[in-house]
Amino acid sequence: MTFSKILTDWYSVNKRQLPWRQTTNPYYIWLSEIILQQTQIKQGLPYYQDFVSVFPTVFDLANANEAEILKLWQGLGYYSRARNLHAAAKYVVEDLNGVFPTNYKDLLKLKGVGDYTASAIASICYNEVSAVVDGNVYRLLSRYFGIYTPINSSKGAKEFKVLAQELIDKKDPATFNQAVMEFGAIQCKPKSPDCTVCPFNSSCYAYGKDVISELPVKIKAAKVSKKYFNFLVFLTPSHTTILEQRQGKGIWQNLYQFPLIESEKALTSKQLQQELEQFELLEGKTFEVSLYNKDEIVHKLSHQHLYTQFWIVEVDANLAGEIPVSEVEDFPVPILIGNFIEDFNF
DNA sequence: AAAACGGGGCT
DNA sequence: AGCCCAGTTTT
Repeated sequence: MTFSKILTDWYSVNKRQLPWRQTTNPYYIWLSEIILQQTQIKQGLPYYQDFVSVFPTVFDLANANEAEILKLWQGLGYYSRARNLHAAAKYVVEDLNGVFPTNYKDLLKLKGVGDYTASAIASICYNEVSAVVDGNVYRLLSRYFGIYTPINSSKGAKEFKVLAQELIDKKDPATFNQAVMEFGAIQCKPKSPDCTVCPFNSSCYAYGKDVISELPVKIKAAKVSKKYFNFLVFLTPSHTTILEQRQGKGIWQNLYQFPLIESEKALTSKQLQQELEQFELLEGKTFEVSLYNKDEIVHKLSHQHLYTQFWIVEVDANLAGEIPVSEVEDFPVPILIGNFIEDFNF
């Protein structure tokens, strides 16, 4: 049996029932693929359902406000995906008359659609023979063929793409692509796969040499940095507070947060007090500060750890740009802020 | 080529 | 603590 045949036979028996497997409508496939980038199905599924429900067509998505889309995306992370989703929807509606590109090359022109996603959409929706290479594919192929090229190197990306393109079922690329990913997710798992029941075990390099845990090879990521975040939760007599939109380049772009003071290390009440003396917003006003969380909240991102303190700042007057506390929950915020809002319950 | 970009889950 | 996830974009 061919590699492809073994895989698709396994798939026909073991595949999960998922909503995006009931359609070949490119809007839904695209939506699911963007949501599932660097995201496990369990985490992405409820977001997919929400998006389909709130934005049933690409026109609905294109006509939405970015804040509305970010709010629905809240908690999923990698927020550039949501911003690019909106930009791509507008492009499809305004430049393509609402019709999605129908091939790999043109799909690549959509913001947020790279090699993997273009191949996924092109194969699933249009039966184009374009192999997907995601984390699952890297794992299966590196183990089965014994390939030690780092998967997160440009050499590795090319090598695995070529190999996958050789293996793909030219008659049914859609099924092959979904099968190889499902196989990686369920059978050829990262940790402790049960190779005794694997249909490839008689010819798998890694199983034969007992090097499953060594593959795939990955170049180590740089160490995570530490940052100290002090969020200022203002409260006025008229039950208002301040939220500001994050600008610029870094994390959480275009999301909202309480005014932030970043520091080299954890601030004491006295130090924060001093910082607030120079705060424009508070000029000539009386205020009182208290620390909300005694222990620092450590918010862990893939490349930095945020040591966070929330400071309650009670002010005796109104503030420029204030919003009613009842409206706080309407804004898209990082989950770190969202968890505080839920806990604090204004 | 390397770094940046989230948050959840598992070991 | 370290690794992984239906990756892409920016530097």
